[in-house]
Amino acid sequence: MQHLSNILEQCKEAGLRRTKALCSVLTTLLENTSPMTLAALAEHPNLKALCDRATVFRLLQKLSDKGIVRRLGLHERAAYFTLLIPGRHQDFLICTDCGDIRPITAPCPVHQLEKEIATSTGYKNLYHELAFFGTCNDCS
Amino acid sequence: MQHLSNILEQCKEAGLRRTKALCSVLTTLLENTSPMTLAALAEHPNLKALCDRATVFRLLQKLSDKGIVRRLGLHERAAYFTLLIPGRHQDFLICTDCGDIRPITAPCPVHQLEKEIATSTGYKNLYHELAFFGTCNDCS
DNA sequence: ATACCTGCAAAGTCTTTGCCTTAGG
DNA sequence: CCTAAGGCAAAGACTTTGCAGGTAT
Repeated sequence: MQHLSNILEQCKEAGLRRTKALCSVLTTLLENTSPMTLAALAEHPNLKALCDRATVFRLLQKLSDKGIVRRLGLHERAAYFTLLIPGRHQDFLICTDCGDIRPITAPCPVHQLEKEIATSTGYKNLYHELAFFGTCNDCS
Repeated sequence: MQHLSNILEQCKEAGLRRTKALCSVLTTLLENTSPMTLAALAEHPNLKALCDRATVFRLLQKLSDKGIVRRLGLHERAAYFTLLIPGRHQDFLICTDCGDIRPITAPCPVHQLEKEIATSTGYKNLYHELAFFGTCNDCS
């Protein structure tokens, strides 16, 4: 968990208090390389007995506002959340049948385009969300 | 409306009956180059008085199953729908403040990667969803 | 004629908020 | 102390479904 203290530091700078719930949310997100839903987080053994789902929700909201986690759409009804860590994969391969989500290890080819869009459109704080969908081997 | 008859033909082959609601849903999607939510479709003048939201919902469901429209996540709570027309843009630039969605005209740089993923993972029927997020000029 | 389509209304799923209590700094 | 955080419960937002009656083929 080399990163936890760094992230807690970020949180502190962002004005968040160091509560048990915050620490547990962060460690749980850190343990899971795939993004998690609010429900998955709230029901995780780390958090289940520790705090209410509303608390997790409000934490995720603040963490998103501060740029510490990112909220993803990923084509499902529920939102997914993942830590914004430099070097962590941001693109995903998703099975349209079983819903399995796995990060993609290949280098992402859209950063160049992202820069071009930033300059040509004037949009600020650009980032992207890229997901591939298909039927995985188990499902086909 | 050069495409409408083609799409209706596709629908016929897929076993859908040619109802007023179906025709209006298709023409409305054809008129809008940006994806639309279920709510936006159901409340569009073309459809508002013509049929119920549940009907639009069920049509979109069938059309998605048949591969005639695609359901998109796009980071919002509501799902977005767009016609699957060869040559139509599939990537988007979205303002995180006002929610404006615009198709991107630049050639998409991920098709090559998509093929590589298909061969290296064995996933079938691969497609992707790519969206850029940022703050548009009006909002910044 | 018959299988599919529709409207209406109700139920489901996931998110969001209000209010009052608890606790971090 | 003072203000942010948390628990509980209720309200919202959007989607999905059951059923009875209508309609395309």
